[in-house]
Amino acid sequence: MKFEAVTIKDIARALGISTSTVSRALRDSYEISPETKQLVLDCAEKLNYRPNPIALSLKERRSRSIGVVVCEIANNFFSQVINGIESIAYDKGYNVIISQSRESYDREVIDLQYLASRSVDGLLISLSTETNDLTHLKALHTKGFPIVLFDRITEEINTHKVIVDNFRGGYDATEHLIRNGHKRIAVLTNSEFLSITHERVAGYKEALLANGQKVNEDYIQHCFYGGMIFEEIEDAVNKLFTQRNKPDAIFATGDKLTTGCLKTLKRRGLKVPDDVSVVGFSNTDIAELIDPPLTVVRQPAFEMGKDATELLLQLIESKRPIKEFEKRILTPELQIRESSVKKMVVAE
Amino acid sequence: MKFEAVTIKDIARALGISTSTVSRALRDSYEISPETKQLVLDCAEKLNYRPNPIALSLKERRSRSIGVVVCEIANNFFSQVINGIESIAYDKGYNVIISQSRESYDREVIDLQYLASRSVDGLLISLSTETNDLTHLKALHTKGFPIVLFDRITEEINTHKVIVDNFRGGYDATEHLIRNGHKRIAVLTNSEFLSITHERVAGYKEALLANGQKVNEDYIQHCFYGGMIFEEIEDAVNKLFTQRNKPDAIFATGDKLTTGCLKTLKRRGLKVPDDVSVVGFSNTDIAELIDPPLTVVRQPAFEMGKDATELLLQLIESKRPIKEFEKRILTPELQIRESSVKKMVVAE
DNA sequence: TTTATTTACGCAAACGTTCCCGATAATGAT
DNA sequence: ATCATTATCGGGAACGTTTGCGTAAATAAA
Repeated sequence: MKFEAVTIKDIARALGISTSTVSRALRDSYEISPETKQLVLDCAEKLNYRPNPIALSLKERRSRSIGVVVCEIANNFFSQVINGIESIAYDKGYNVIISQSRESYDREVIDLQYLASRSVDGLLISLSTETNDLTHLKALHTKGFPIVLFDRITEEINTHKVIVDNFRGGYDATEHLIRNGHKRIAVLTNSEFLSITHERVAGYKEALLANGQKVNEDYIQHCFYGGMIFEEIEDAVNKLFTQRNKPDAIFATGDKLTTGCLKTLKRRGLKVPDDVSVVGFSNTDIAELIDPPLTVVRQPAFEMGKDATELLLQLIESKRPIKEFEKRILTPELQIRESSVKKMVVAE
Repeated sequence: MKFEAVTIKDIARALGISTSTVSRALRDSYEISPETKQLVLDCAEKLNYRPNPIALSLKERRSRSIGVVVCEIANNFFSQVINGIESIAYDKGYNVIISQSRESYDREVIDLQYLASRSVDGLLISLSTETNDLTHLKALHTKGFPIVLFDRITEEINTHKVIVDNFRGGYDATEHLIRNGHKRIAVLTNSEFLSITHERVAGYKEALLANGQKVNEDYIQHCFYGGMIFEEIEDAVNKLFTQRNKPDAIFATGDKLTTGCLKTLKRRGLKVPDDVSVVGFSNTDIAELIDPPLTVVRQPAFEMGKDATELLLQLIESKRPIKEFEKRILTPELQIRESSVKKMVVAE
């Protein structure tokens, strides 16, 4: 099934004039007489003419579209980021093409290549949890391809970046747990390749040390697949609770990690917060509906998407190469609910 | 910032041969000698040649991309549908462009026009809750533009459709509530424009009648904006509970409606299921974590995305116009948890 | 009236590809 | 040695659009 579109030629033929005249008339060029313009406009309207963006892209060597690579969209944080991205892109007439890496390095490479070959004008990317080697990104970047990193970034690439103050998020979450009397705080986190892992865990460690607690490496559990595989989280949580000194609190540094952790605890029959407290990095909008209402570090996801897109479009539309890059650091918010506050402590 | 790509011309120039030879060599044409082919292939590899899909699109008058319009992606059901869509599209080399109507008719019209003008080869759409007038879709459809409707469909357009057995979903949910002793079951649903509203409410009504209960129109609350505005849900729920005969159960027919309903009940201090039971249409993956664990009608969302995409690609790639259309009806699953089962009833 | 300027339009190239149609040279058949 | 056939390649049009350049007619300036 093909579906024939009206072209500028059809208008030209119908009016017995040249295509260049039609083109200029449609673009409201000063070289075209008002009468001809009106004629063309009327005819275009009548034939329901729509400019062919593909032809335009070919001509202008730009597609007016940007690519987005995230691990998955079925994730509150990322879908909110995407909303932010779209809000800006939409206004500026850019199209957004979303790709999911599913936390796989291989898929990320393929996605990137696909997007670049689809002639997107720029790229917004949050790295997959598997990603360690960055040659695929560097290759594009050194060619002058506009890229903005967000959320899971890397310092190996010198470009605009938008992140949240992950250190602070980790610090605040941990300090909050400490203040509520927890002495054995574990952390459930992503692969060690990820910037967010380092930063959040660093905040966690610093909060421990600043409050006179020791860092126990056995309390730090990494999930290589970042929670894409439930069993991985389950194993990690189980490992925490088969130790001699079981944790009295868990700080989960990601959306999937948090929900996966809660599920595992529930299945093990552990009560939150009585047996173990939980604080999670999460942008779920039903934190208050969870049993118990979940204390979360919430990220300004929409804002992050907006900022990243603004920076990217700035990169794309700049005439001369940009050499000075910006790193925007947004502030996360600790939303305290019951999952991190033991009943007795509440009554202090 | 522009970024210069290697073209077929560059290869031709480097090798001192014509572009047609290069093109044919790359396509492994029989007319090209093995030596030349190897030369071209090596050169393409060396220069890191990537075919320009835009040029190809212009030539072949197809973009190898499909458009998807949903109300929003930050919704478990739709993000799962999209995963299904991508799984098929990816395999077949199609690109997926996602647009969000945000339940707005105006945005849906704009999105549609945008996608069509972006030269997508076909369209997958689930109608917005505001959509009543279908001229925008019909216009495209009568032009021969391949469209597949899913989830929120309309009978006004004769094409492939993929839905869930919404009647059955509504029936099963309601019957389950009745079996658990509920006598005053209310339903919180979307706008009356939506097919899913009719079907689910019809199932609800039928279950009532089949079990000797009367349909009370005061128990049927429509949310015009489908839950995009929390206050709307809040109002609807409040309206239910300011009646003389307060409901003892609520059946919410959508994801947002369900969570919004739960939030409102919680804020009103109503206990689920003791004060009121709840069953929701939802694809959330944390139904078990909600307080209380939520009974849901779960839809095979991934499957729906896959099926719809298969049908669309079939439409797109068919040589001759298709006149016989299919309507696939998938089966929803009632997952029973505690939110719909009163404690006493449990002990039966 | 002649020349210079403006107005209003058309021609054709270009963007990167594919592919139809030749064209040349080498091979085979006679 | 002549003709038909094959193998291998190039020229150029086409997809839909924009745009630099050219040019005819109309107007203004001399």
